[in-house]
Amino acid sequence: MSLPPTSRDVARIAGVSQTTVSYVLTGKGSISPATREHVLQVAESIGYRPNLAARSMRTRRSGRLAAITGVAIDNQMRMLNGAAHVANEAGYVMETHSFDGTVEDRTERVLELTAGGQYEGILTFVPVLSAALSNGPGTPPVLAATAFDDKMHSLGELADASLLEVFISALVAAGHRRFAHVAGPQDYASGRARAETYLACVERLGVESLGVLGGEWTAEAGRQAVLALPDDAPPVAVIAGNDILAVGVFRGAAERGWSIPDDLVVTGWDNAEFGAYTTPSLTTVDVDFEAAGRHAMHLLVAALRGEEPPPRASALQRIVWRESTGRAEPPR
Amino acid sequence: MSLPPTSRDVARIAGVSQTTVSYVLTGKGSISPATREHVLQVAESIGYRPNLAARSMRTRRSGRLAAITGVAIDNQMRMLNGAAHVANEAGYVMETHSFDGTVEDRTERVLELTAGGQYEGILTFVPVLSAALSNGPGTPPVLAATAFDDKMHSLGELADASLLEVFISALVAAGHRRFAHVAGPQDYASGRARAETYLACVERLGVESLGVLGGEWTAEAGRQAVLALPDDAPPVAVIAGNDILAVGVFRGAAERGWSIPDDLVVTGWDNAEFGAYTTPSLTTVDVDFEAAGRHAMHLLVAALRGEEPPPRASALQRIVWRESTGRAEPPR
DNA sequence: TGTCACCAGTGATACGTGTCACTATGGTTG
DNA sequence: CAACCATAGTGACACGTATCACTGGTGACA
Repeated sequence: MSLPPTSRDVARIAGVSQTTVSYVLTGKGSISPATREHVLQVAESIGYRPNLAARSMRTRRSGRLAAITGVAIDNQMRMLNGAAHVANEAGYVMETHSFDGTVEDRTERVLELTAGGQYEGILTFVPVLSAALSNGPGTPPVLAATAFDDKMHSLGELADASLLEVFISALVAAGHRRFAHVAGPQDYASGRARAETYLACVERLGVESLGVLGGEWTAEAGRQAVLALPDDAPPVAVIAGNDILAVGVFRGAAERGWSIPDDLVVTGWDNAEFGAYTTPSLTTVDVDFEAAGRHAMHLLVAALRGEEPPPRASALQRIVWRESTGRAEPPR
Repeated sequence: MSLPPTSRDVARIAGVSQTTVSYVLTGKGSISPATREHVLQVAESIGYRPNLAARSMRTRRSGRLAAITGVAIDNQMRMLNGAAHVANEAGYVMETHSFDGTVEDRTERVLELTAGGQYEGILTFVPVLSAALSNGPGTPPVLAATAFDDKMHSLGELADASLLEVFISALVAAGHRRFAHVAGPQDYASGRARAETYLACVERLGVESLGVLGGEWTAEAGRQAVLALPDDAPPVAVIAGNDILAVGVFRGAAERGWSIPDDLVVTGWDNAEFGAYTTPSLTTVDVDFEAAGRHAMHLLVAALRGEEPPPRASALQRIVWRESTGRAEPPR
């Protein structure tokens, strides 16, 4: 097992200097087409690939961006894909680091990443302390792509719960007077925003609320929430924090013999694939996670280039009316 | 904006040589406790962190492993987390690269990764051509955590479709005589293995088969498969390639007025969370993706250390009988 | 013909680290 | 006292690349 070929090997075989090889590969110097072609051919023939560590050391540019994510959340994959796409377009390689543990643990690991000198920018999709965002001398910028606390930097598109008002308004217009919210965890910005919007909205419209139930992003929490409703709850409109909670609501309703949408109407959030195929199909909010990921990475790239940040992407969210809300339609 | 401190800066301030700083940090030379303490304190005070690119260039060891993944597949996040955990335990940092495009594209990018000299090992969860696995001189090992073609290296736990025989046998024992398979894409090892096992099994048991339908991991494909069945198909047992296909089958059945499990019995695969909460709930195969990810990374780490690969993890898969198969139970 | 500009390519150097070979010092042993 | 050894630390160098400063050659133009 020999060592991988270097640019010097290419130079020696091609009969030119290592400098020439470097200029050919970076396309920077002035090199004649004939020489360029020849060098490229030699490089190809011996399977030469630049050593990126050496290149990075020399240029102080790694061409690499880091994306920080946490435990398994399906939607994050889509965001990551969107972000990776933009990064590639901008000439960067994006790598994903999955950090578990407490906020402090994650913050420490992000700091290690910034100081390691391997990344030109870092985008985090999970909460970190603001200490990780205040960049020291010579450290790469760290951008948080999710809102999580008032004290922390945020973008916030994904936590926007304004469409929940549209749900409730449309259902009220369709005659519904009694509501319940099956919420996600309140330490998630999105879960908290939806619960707060729900409470403000039922208050403002003066309709009855059976309270905020749930508290986890699980189907079982949705099921339990329905099982906990009083027997005379129907007809009631159940606003679920996301689609997996909603499918639990479906199950709970079936167990109690309640029909959807006659006894219960149900809304979800996220537009998970299965929601379009349940019976009844699930009214929900389509969230363009990929676009959100793209937008976040656009912000990071703009920051790296010192450009003006692109305008906030609009219409990341869109209501999809389906059978679980009966004939309730959006106001026209 | 000044440059980040180097080991020379630490040495200068501490009044020692750069060599001494290096020995302190790597713990290799013979350094007196007093000097060691002093150097560490200086390094801490000026916020020194080793430049990993330079270290990697010198040692030819990066301490980094790459995991290759594709588009959004929920289960991959779990596998990645399992793999990352094992990598960290073994003293490595695992980074995830998400590669889209054709198999050729992915293969090319994997080759770039191997040749870049930044990774000591690569684990891919998506199909690549065997060209990426045959490592050249000095390139890191590439391990495919999924079987996809006879010509390619494979692990294959996840592609194990033997439990599909249990499904069919149990359903035959319960009186079913007519079957259909709604398959996943055949360039996925798991999709192909399930289709092949299905065909072999109906052949062996001498039961009627309405064929292999589907071809994508989407709910719509499942729905279309049911819509394509002949009117006199029921009673029929539908073996779906995974849970999202199965939920499409549910929908298709509802649209045709077929009842589950009376007219159709349905099985899925993967034990997605929603499957336990649909009505009827979905019989499926629980797959321990996290354990699969751990096992795959164990294999890579063992290969890197030149150790014997660990024994194949057992019981990664387990059938979960639910309502969609009626009273069909496993043979005792 | 002399001068200037430009092209194609080269030599040398620096990036920050780890490690080999070496030195100075002090202590132990015969 | 001489010989030897372990300890603590240093100087020099190499890893592979990009880039600055430079050279020799060629053609254009006055």
